[in-house]
Amino acid sequence: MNKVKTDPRIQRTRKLIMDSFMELSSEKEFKDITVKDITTEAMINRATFYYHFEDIYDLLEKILSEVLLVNLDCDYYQNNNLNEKALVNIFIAITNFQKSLSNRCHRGYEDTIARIIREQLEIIFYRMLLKQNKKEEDEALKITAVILSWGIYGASVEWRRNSKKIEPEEFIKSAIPYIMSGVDFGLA
Amino acid sequence: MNKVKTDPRIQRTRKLIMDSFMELSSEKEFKDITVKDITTEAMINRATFYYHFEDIYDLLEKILSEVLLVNLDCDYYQNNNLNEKALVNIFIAITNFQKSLSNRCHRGYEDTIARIIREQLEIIFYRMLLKQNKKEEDEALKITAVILSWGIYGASVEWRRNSKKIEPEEFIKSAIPYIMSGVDFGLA
DNA sequence: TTGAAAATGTCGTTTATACAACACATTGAA
DNA sequence: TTCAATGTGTTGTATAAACGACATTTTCAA
Repeated sequence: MNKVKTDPRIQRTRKLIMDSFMELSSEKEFKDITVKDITTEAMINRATFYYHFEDIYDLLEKILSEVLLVNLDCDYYQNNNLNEKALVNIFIAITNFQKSLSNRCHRGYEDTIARIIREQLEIIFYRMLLKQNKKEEDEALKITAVILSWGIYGASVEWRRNSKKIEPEEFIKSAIPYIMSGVDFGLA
Repeated sequence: MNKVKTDPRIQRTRKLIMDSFMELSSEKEFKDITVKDITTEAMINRATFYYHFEDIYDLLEKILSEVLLVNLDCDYYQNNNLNEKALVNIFIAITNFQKSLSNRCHRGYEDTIARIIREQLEIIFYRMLLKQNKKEEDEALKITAVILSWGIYGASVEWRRNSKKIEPEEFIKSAIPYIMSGVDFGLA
């Protein structure tokens, strides 16, 4: 998609930092991880960290976004319509993502993670809506994306709360008819 | 020993290059490995390779030296005398090293490898001899180191030629009395 | 044998990283 | 409280690495 030629040094260093953070995450909680810890693990200078990330929260955000995007298979959604199949896939991706997160220790940062997931969802929904609608309705599309992102994320929270008794696919499918008609309505 | 603070970038890059070379070595022969192959595998610029090594032979030499030195447990020999035990250990290290090499494909470069091993041996023997003798005999010590290095290396070749029927330890021990008296003689 | 493609080795310029030093905030124990 | 230790975020300077270009050399198929 993007013809970006990022400096290999940047790719390498970002990967080093992210991998080190993931490694540390599996050892201790987020609140106990310092920038020094990360840079020591990554064998880079501390100042270099700040060259790439604003602070440790910025790093967390970017890592989560990236991991989530991998789960969401970005390309797929950028080229497809927002239909039942897409919604189901997205929901499954989110629940998978949350399963993989629950292994790592991010206690106390659920809110941050929630916000990041929701923001990513919003972006994806908005893109898909833009593709199949006129640009004049821009504001309406944005709002629709917001509502959908909150809604779908909320559903994943509810699914977790129910101790994951039902499979994600089944869980979301039961609600989709209502969502879809809402979407149709919103887009006139 | 050395209080060297090498720039971490240098350590990283050297390791990247060496690891990439090792990786490629297990895939194809030395003669088919180009500098471009290595730098591509290491994800560094080709010019950077020449910043660290003169050419691909220089890399080979340094890698072999390093691997050999690890096998030889440098520190140990730098702090001990050249006695039967040391000679046996060194011989075992060499045969171990050669076993590990035979897995990788360095066909056609046995001569180079042989020279590198012998040169390393010479350095080690010379250091050990220096430690237990007067400096006035410098030239004599150098020559002794040369003879010992060729001799021990030759023994390892002979050991390989004999299809490795005997254990290295046993093999070298049978000859040590003659070597040691030779050493004693040489050092008056 | 020849000529095109690939590999080698070098150079100058730009950019990313190392490092030390700094002011400031937070923490925790005396 | 106070003070010492630890973490944060920034800055200036030195240096390693990226990159593109170049002249040679090597390779190898036509």
